[in-house]
Amino acid sequence: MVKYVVNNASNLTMTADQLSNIFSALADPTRRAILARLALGETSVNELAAPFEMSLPAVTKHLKVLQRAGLISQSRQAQSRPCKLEAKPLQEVATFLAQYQQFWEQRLDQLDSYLLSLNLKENE
Amino acid sequence: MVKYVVNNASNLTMTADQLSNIFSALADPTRRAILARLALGETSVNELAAPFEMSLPAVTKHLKVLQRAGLISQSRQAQSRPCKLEAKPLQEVATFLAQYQQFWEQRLDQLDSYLLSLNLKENE
DNA sequence: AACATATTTAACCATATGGTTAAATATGTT
DNA sequence: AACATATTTAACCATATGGTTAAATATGTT
Repeated sequence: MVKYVVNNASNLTMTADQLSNIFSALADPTRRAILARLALGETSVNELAAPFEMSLPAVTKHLKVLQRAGLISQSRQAQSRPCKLEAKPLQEVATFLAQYQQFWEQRLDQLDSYLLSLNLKENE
Repeated sequence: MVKYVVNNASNLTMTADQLSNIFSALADPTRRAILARLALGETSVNELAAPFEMSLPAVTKHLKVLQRAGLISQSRQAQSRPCKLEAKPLQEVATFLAQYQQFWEQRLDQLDSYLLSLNLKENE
């Protein structure tokens, strides 16, 4: 009987694998909105927080989650800590998706040929 | 001051938006392993559970999460409830990623031209 | 009907997550 | 030095998540 080793972290405070961190980070709408803002360009925590009806510490926590996933980085500019979107984790998601791309493209193809067959019948 | 409405669910038991459900479902390595197995074809809960060192009810719960995200569907075949991978949510992830694809492709391009410039210098 | 097989549900538990307010820290300005 | 601005940390809280074991349910076989 084969057992998959699903997570190789050996210590008890299990550090989730990177892909899990990335997907967890993306699983929150506030964080996705923050990323969408950052796609427009680097900006401060205050400006990132402004649109949301939550406290600044809550936003800081979201940024920590995004940082743990490698999705953003922060620098220093006077008192401000501007945040920047980082591309690499998104590429990892793309790589993950690629495993399945064939699968769902195939299914689309099946749909295509089904629609095509309907079409052919119509024109008979 | 603009406030984003990040989640439009009005009742207190907030039903997270679909994209959040999908990313949450993908954020667990056991569930990603289950999806990987299902990419090979439909199979029973027992067979899905076999490789993991956890109880069957734990696997059932993971399947529930995958189902809530629309990533799998279950049918009935005698006592068995075979699971099948569903493509649509993965397409939604792809759509989400597409928003950023330009961003990270651009960054790769920048790396490319940097490497190219190094190359040119080398050949001077 | 009784038993077997496949799966789910219920009740429970420990830890993670996403929020809060109050206080602390880092940097810049007067 | 004192104050202002930007952000983070600490302590706390309610709910979600991912696991457990025991019992229930659905279907098939004898």
